Amino acid sequence: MTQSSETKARDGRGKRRDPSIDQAVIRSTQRNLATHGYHRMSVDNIAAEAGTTKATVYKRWSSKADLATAAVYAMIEQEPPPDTGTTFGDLIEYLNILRARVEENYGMGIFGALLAEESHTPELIRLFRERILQPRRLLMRTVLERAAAKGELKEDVDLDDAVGMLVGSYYGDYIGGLELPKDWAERTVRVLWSGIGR
Amino acid sequence: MTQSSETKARDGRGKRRDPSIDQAVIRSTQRNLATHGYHRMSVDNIAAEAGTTKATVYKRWSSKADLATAAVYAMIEQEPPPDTGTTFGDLIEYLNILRARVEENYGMGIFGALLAEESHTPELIRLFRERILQPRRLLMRTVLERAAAKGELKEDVDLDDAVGMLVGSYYGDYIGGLELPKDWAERTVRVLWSGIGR
Amino acid sequence: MTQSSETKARDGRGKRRDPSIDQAVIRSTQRNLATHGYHRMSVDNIAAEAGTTKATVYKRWSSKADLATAAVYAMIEQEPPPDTGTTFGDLIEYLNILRARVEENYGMGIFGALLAEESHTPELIRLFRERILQPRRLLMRTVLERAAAKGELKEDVDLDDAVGMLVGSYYGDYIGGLELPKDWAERTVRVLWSGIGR
Amino acid sequence: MTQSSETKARDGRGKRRDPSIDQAVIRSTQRNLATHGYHRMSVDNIAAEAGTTKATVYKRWSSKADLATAAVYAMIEQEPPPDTGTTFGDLIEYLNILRARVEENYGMGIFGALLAEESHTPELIRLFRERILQPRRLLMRTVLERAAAKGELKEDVDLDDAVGMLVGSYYGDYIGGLELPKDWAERTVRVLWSGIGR
DNA sequence: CATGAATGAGCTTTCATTCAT
DNA sequence: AATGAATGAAAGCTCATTCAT
Repeated sequence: MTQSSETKARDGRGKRRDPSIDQAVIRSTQRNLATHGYHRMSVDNIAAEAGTTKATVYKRWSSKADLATAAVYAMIEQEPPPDTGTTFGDLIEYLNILRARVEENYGMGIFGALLAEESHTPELIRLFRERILQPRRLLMRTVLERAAAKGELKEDVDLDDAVGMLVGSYYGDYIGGLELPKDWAERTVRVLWSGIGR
Repeated sequence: MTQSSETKARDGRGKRRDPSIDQAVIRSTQRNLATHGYHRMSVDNIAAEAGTTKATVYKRWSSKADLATAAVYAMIEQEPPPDTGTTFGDLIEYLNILRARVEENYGMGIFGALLAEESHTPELIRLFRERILQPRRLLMRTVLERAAAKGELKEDVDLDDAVGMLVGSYYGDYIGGLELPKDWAERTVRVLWSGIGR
Repeated sequence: MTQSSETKARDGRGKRRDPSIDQAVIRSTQRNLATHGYHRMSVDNIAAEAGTTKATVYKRWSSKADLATAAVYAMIEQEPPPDTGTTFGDLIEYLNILRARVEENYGMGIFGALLAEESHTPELIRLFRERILQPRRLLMRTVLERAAAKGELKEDVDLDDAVGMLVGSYYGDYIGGLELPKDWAERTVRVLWSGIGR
Repeated sequence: MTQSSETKARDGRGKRRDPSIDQAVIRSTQRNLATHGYHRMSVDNIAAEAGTTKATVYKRWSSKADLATAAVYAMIEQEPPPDTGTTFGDLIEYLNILRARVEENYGMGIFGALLAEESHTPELIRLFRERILQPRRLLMRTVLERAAAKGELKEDVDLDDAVGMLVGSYYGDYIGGLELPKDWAERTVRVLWSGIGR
């Protein structure tokens, strides 16, 4: 798929490919994807922003779609599971991490871009789910599994349901355009933990 | 902003504009917005799909952005609060309605389109939140308020937090690309109601 | 295939399409095809030469290939069979006409362009043969058929073989880059008529 | 014009250039010229096909035009005159050879390419005529001269006229897109030999 | 009012050619 | 000498928007 320097064999002959260009281009692509969307982002702009030219970009990635794919592919999130000592604390910690990750990555602009592009380039959103969203869920699930193993959870709770409510709570609020308070994570975990019914 | 038929069609002088064209164009715009995204949707296609021409569209809406805005504006969701007899039932019912509304409106494609367009035309997503997302939350909140009045809820529960978890649960699962089971709404409500902690 | 004004239905509504543009574009295309070849000819240049813009050209012909096809299609040659009174004279007359036609149509540049493009857009040369080359052969054959009917020809002569030698003689000399003398047609016919063997 | 190995490889100092590359590049160029035309053939493709790189090609030929020129230059046809015992037989034999040469060299694609390129790089077609077409005519003329010396031909026949009809017959049929029968050469020679008039 | 034509700007992609190793 | 990278200049095509009928 991608043919960037990572996959291109080099044996010392010829001019070296400047690896900083790869990075700069990928970053610029991510930013453009998030802030302008796939269609509005132009290879020309990306190249200029990365200090190179269109043709050079095309030398490394075969098409605009390939470039975007590489940009999404490079987004992988690898986070160690939080370990604060208590399940409650871990859940809060990770919700805050999730929130920080989203905010430092141009909000959900990229997701919007990919969603809007789904009918035309479905590969993009598939990759995004695989590289970003699934790992996030998995991490949260890991925390809950540890809690279950320690007997802290109710017997019949489906962990994935619970994960869905925690991360979904964030995405839902984001989509709704809500401003989250400082203690949002804590309040959210508390609600889920104790339930709302009397 | 918009100068569509709503503002113009009121005065009775001169040849009336065909209101069916207005409707057809708006609908086509909504569909194109959802399935192709803002940038990929072309005024030409929309006009053709609505059985008219570009210039006619421009006579009614001053620009592509104006047209899109009108399309989003026309999306308002007005649903009576569910009334199944029990709070539990009402919550499930409304989650299922929410799910149905999303599914029958081209998934969340339109949201993606607007999100991707946020930096360029922020008005669009603002409107969408106001006309679609806020009413959904409000409805869910109404149900919870009734329950609180009947004393069915814990004292210290913040209703908006709870609303966020219920609707967010759906959006989060959608974003994650999950296939939801038939009894998804029921399970979700049950988890929130009782909590997960022992 | 072509969607130029010839095939587009008009019912009086809307702005009239300027028909002179069609003509100017087609002519410019023929000239560019002949002098620069298919690949080197650019829609931009053609449009400019015809006093219009690329987009207008694309409104009338859906692609560069479609435009080239239309240009070739418009080349049809319709010539009445010559009638000088004698078969000998008719043959000479038509060879001279053939020569004139080629010379006034940018030599064989167009044929070269189409031949070079054969692997990529075979339709073009097919059309050229059908609209230009076959009619030429047919006309020459008509002359020979009249001669045969009058009993002027040897019994066993295959008329198509003879046609091939006459028109081929011109094409072959052209390809070879020869400068043809004034009396070329006469000499050619004479050789074919009497043969070379003693 | 060309600075290919023919002019450079003679001095014995320094590291020798690999002559097999020269050959491979020239051959690939000929093939690309014939099948894709001058403009569509890319130096990159040619280099790749020859197992080397663009820059290496540019080291040997100063430009694309220079390369193409060298490729045409290398095309010379050197055929001994046929010798079947009879003039009739020799003519037939050589027509069949001509036909075979054309067919085994990608038809007349290369001629089309050069013709299409005439206005831009006239040198190419000039060379082609000199190296390929003239030798073919000359060979045919040689056969006819022998016949004339043996007194087999009519007194007043211009040999070049006759040559033009024989080779032109082939080119003309090719251009016209005709499928030639097995005995085409024989029939053609017979017509020319005896003439068509009674 | 409604229609169809015209256009200017922009975008993706390709390629001959030059550089640096 | 040979390789691979970098680049500037097109070219095909699309589209929002404006005109003319």
